[in-house]
This record gives sequence, structure tokens and C-alpha cells, in this order.
Amino acid sequence: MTTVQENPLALEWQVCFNLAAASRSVIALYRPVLEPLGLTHPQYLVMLALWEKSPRTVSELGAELLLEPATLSPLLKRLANAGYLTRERSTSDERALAVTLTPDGVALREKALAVPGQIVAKLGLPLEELEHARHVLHRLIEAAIA
Amino acid sequence: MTTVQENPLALEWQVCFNLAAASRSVIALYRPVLEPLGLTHPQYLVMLALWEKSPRTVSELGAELLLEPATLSPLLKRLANAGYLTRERSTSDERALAVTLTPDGVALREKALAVPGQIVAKLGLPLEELEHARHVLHRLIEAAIA
DNA sequence: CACTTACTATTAGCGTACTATATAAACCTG
DNA sequence: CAGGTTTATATAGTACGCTAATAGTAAGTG
Repeated sequence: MTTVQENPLALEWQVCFNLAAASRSVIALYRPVLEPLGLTHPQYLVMLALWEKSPRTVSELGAELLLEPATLSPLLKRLANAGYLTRERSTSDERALAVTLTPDGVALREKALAVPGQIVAKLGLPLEELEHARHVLHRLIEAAIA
Repeated sequence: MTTVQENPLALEWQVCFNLAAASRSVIALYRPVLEPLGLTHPQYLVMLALWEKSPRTVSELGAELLLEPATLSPLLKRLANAGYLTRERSTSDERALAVTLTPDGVALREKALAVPGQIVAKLGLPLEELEHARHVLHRLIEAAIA
């Protein structure tokens, strides 16, 4: 393993590479766990947001998830097709879309409660280390979007 | 901000959300920096790997970058179209593809040397914190692919 | 009130990124 | 050395995720 001094462009020393690789590697663990729920990982994150508060507009979801409306729009359509939410124009503001959980969508939360534990088991890391990682990542987000 | 005890599915408490959001947020910083080099972020990572060693096969690149051949195949074609590398069947093993930097590809490294500094400046975090983040992420990768 | 400006979501186009499948070369084993 | 298996890429299909451009609604202004 080379040092940064020798090669400032060494792949393994780039935070961005480790960030991208960690994101893909960890999300890959979710695939088999979320498959029985009929969700992809981004869809799971949208459901997490909606379980906290529903209805929400596309903008509100985008602000919390840090996703562009153009990304959410088709994703929400797929979740609507799956029967987990409805998409209706807001009555107060015809521009806004009210994204609302269906009873099926609300009920799915019960199954989802088992997800975090399964992932933690797969990772095999102590909770303190995961909590520390979460904190480090939050700092990176804050720095990047500042 | 709710606690984990209150809501184990709280979005902001999920490592996976912070991981995905941090990855997208940090990579977004690279876009304007890499644009003059004619590279996307995944393409930049491939070039980092090739600057370390060229020629490489698709499998070797996939092993280092943790990417599937199906992802690399079209990505390498785009880099070949850009003139940064050539794709030729290996003479010793006709199954393998020899991915080799062109002189243009080699020369691009000089411009790339300025990239990490620009990103660090944009993030505005001390190098020690970035190095620590890199270490934490490496631990997550190891745990996830174990 | 007409006009302009701002806001909200959608669409189009491009580039990842995955699984599953296909194809061809290399290998191994009887 | 023929036949099956393994290995190395490539392709098909689906789903993000972005920017840029669009359409429709709301709000502000003379």
C-alpha cells in the first residue's frame, strides 16, 4: 500500500472512492432483506420518510432525502403502482403533489421493523461503531452541502 | 430529533441513509471539478486505478473498484471513445480484455493532480478528519463484503 | 386586471449499477 | 482429444440520479 505522499491519486486513499464503495457495498446487503417487502433501497428510504410523516409533498421528501424531484417523481410512481402510496394534487395548492401512505403502506412498517437488525447482524459491527460512522457521515454531508 | 428508542426506523438514524446521502453529496462536489477533464466521477475512479497500473483486465479493475463487469463494460467503452484508453483482447488469453491507457490518458493525470486539493477546499474539513472518515468507511466496506 | 415572476412537478436524455443471461475461450477429466 | 465445466466479457432489462427543459399553477406588481 503506497502512501499519500508517494501517490496523491492512489485509489485507496481517496475518501470519495471509499464513500462510493461503502455505499454500494452496504446497500447490497439490503437487497435480499428488502426483496420480501418488494422495495429497493431508495424506495425503502422514501418509506422511512413517509412513516415519519404522511402526507408529504415531493419537495418536502426531496429536502429530507436530499434527492432531486426528477429522481423522486418516477420512484414515487413505482411505489404508487406497488400500492404503498397515492399521488394526488394538493387541494390548497394545485402545483403541489400530496404523497400519502395507503393502509398497505402503513402496514408495511411492521415488516420493516425487522430490517435494521438484520443489516446490523450481517455487518457484524458493534452498535457504537455504527453510531460513530453515522456521525462521521453526517459531518461529511453537512460539509458537502454547506 | 427523535431518538432511536422512540423510532428505530427514523430516517436520520439510519447509517445506510447517511451513507447514501454522503456519497451523493460528496460526489456532487466533483462534477464541476471533473467537467474540464471530461470525466464523470466513476470514470475518474477508473482512471485512478489505471494510473496505478496499466494495462489491466476488466476483472482486475472490477476487483479493485468493487464494480460488476456489466457496469464497467459500457463505462470503459465511453472512456475509449474519449480517447483515454484502448480495449484489446489479450494475446495470451482471448477471453480477457486488455485495458490500456493511451498517451492522452497518461497525460490526463497531470490535470487530475489538482482535483483532490479542490475537493478538500470545497469540503473545508481538516485533513485529519477526512483521513479518519476514510478509515471508518474502509471498515464499513470490509464488514459489508466479508 | 394584465403581466411578469416564481414555484412545483414532470419529462427527456445521459450515465451509472445491479441481476440474469448469453457467448466464447480456456481448462480439465476421463 | 472429446465433452463438460469454469472463466472473462458482453448484452438485456430494470431502477436510480443527475441536469436541462417544459408545463401548469400561484403570487407579486404596475
